[in-house]
Amino acid sequence: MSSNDHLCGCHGSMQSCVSIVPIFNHLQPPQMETIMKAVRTRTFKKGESIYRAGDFSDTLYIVHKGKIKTYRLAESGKEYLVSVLHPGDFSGEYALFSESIHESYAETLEPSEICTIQRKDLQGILEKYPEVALKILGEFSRKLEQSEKQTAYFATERVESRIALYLADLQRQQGERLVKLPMSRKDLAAHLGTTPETVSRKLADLESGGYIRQHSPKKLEILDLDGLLA
Amino acid sequence: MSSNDHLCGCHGSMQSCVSIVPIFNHLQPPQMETIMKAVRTRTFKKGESIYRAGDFSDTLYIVHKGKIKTYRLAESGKEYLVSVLHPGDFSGEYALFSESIHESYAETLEPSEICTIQRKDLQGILEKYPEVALKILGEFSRKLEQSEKQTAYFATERVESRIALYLADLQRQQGERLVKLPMSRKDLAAHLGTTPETVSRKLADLESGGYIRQHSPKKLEILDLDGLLA
DNA sequence: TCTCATTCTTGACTGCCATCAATTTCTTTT
DNA sequence: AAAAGAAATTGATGGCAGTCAAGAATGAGA
Repeated sequence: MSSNDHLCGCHGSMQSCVSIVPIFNHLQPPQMETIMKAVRTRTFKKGESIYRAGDFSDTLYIVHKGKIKTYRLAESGKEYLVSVLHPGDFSGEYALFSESIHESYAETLEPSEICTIQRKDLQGILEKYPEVALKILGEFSRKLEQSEKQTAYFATERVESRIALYLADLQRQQGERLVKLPMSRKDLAAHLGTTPETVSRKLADLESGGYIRQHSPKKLEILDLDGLLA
Repeated sequence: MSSNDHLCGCHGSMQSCVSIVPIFNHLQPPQMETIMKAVRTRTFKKGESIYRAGDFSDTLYIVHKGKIKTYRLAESGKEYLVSVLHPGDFSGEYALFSESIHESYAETLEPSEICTIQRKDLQGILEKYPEVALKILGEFSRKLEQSEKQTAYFATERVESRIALYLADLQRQQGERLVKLPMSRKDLAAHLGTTPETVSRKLADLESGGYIRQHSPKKLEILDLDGLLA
């Protein structure tokens, strides 16, 4: 644990995480102030671990700067990459209301700043500001829908379709023909339930089919979105 | 829609759904009374549709009696069975806080009674009783964890392991060596992302390996739980 | 800019599981 | 209880994708 803990004294020039998170950013400034008091900021180097499976879980983690990935490990050692979190995204949610042991791992993909709120502080916040609970409910239901859809893809689509659907989703998020993959082939494979080799091959197939163009391993151009999803 | 709508006047001999649902059953009787006023009960025959993908979604469905399945259909027509809901379980949650169009289907597996609450009524309840929101948050985080775990199984485990894990889970839920499968081979296959044929074969393999015993298609005996999960 | 480690791609082969088809077993109906 | 229909099993075959291995491309760091 070489990370750097300190109270967040960033009420001045520095922008607090609180104001960029969907679950808090609708609040009035004075309310935000209250929440900021419960927030601590930690900085991490690239590739550092934030939490691991088996760790006691009583903290909500909000990404302020950087990029973190959460993943699970099967007994076989095979990895499933759950998500890549960008600034404003949060994790650690489950344990806040029920279980208290992490089943997944979280580590930074880049140097990052993470804001944390302790469970007991969050519970106080929820009691004081019930509208935050409603925001979190909305966020949870979105994640649940997303997770269910992802599972459905695994159950019903073959690898090439899962890749195509992933690319289409990325395109939708980023809004440009030229999309930037936020992770390596290995991580992408771990997210889509396949192998780096197969990802390579299927991307090559999509390219020779005229659906995409690979400018570099992480820069892809979507040429035919409809064809991709057909 | 041949189902039978009526207001739930069941304050007497008949037990209301409200008192059996985890998200409400912690409330005091007078508060429950308030909620019951917003509840309607509908009865369905076996195999009847409750909602379909594309339907407008503004209702929470709580199973009172019977058994219902929720599923998604891929464009190919391939089905992913999301869940089988038993009395006390609920569905339709997503739309209550964000989206408003169903992406999945729900239909009864047996003659069933379903209690419904309209979105606007539920929102009133959440404002009046914030502790209900916290209950739902807990329920959501449990479902989210479960869904994530399920996805991880798809990504990292082969079919035989997924079946074994499913059986182990069933065993844990039912608490007896003799477990009752709540669905057909076809539905089980649709839940585990495989085919009825493969389910048959793998169950036969598990049986000849001495891990389980098949008394009838839906009655299985777990002989070696640890071996199953190894 | 050059170098080196890492990541990515391509090839050959294998195996798991889907598909199609034919019985057999179970369940439901009359 | 018998018969019809539905569900489950078993067999044969093929294809998708995983594994192992070698070579090419990328990009991070000096």
